[in-house]
Amino acid sequence: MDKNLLKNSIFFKGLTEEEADSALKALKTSERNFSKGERILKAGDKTEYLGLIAKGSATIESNDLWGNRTVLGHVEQGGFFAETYAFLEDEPLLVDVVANEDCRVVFLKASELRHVNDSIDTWQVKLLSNLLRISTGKNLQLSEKSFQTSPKTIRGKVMAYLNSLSLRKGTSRFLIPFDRQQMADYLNVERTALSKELSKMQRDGLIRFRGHDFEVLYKDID
Amino acid sequence: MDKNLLKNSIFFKGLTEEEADSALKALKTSERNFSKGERILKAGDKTEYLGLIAKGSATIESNDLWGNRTVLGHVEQGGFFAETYAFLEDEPLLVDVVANEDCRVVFLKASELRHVNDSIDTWQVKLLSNLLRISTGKNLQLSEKSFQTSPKTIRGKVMAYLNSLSLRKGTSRFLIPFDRQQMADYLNVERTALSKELSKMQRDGLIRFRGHDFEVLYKDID
DNA sequence: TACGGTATGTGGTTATTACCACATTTTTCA
DNA sequence: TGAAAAATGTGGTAATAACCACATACCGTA
Repeated sequence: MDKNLLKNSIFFKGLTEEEADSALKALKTSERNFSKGERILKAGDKTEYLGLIAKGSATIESNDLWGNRTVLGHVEQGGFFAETYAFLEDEPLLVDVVANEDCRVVFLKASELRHVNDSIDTWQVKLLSNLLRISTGKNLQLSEKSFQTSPKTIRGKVMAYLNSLSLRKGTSRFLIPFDRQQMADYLNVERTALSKELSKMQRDGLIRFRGHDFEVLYKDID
Repeated sequence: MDKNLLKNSIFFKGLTEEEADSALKALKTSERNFSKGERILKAGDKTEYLGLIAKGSATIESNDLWGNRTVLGHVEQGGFFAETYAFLEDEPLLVDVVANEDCRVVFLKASELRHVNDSIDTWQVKLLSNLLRISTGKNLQLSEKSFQTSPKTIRGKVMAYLNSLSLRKGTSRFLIPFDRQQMADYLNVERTALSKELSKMQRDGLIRFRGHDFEVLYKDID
């Protein structure tokens, strides 16, 4: 296993070599590969493990009994998932985690951090702090998603989504991590309706796109 | 100020008396009253303070330039808010926090917990752990909101919302924390359309309601 | 209890979206 | 490279929600 990847991750940030080694030992890390489309974690399960996407990417989604899918988010290489469930006791997953492409995933037994006792090590404190940073970061992402899905028209949602991405990437042209179906399921709209609206927005000169490649065309202000 | 309220809160859970006293001193707590409708925190601001609703309740919302409001959530007595922004550095608030009724709010300088150094106290570790519990809890709430707003019809959203509340409260009859406008802004629908759909659902025998008092009428399965 | 203000509900119309069937384009891989 | 499969786009129609105007109910308080 690639220990350096782990040691350079945001979860291990600030740990000394010695601390990192102690942590690695205690967290009983394991590794597994998943192929595209495979389910990494499934809703209803409980987990004590924090996941790290060592290679590839994954989507966080929920699939109800009637086949409706909701995409909650997307985890890229170097990103973590299931931190909420790994830390909280007895919380069954509300979501599936699905490999968006072939993936290598590292699992870390973060349940070790659930309880603090009197003789806590410095590496535990640092991991706790880093985990809090990961969790609050996810919070911002979920809030953002809320704002992107709150407009009442498809056009409004698309603009909120693309503006937000453009802002984060610092450029008006960028690749989105979703295909059309995933994008629709993320924005809570129907795929073909989304396709139609995207075409219309392109005709109206608001955006340009081809596949995952999008460009926001900012209008001059009068 | 009511120190006991604080000491009994989930943020101080597990601290000894001595630890709690040290913590209280370091966190520079302050207190302020807000009257109904008043804005406790405003989007764009930065804050180092974690908020505790000592009395009353508040809504977390966002108001855009065109007067569209999105309600992200609701904080009851004993609940915390702004933990994300207090812990993360330089993150401007994406939301407003608004008093839903007359409120007493305690502010805690949680930015003290941002950085871990070598000589960290046990109370700091415990607060960190508790803050992580608060943050992951918020995460679950935000995920839940996503599921409640993802259905494509108003009826679907209302059912998802009420079922979720019913499950959490463990009873089919309960009070919702929102008025109609807030409920509409939470579910991302238009108020009068929501009113119409609620009436229709009542006629269809799915629910009963009056004001904030709702009852879900579970149908027999054939 | 009467008043004004606020909250909630209803009717009607238009705009938007979901849904279905299918065309077209792109990707995969034998 | 060519065939099959997957992804994306388009047209048409019915369902649904937004929007506006206004009626009714509810609430605090003078």
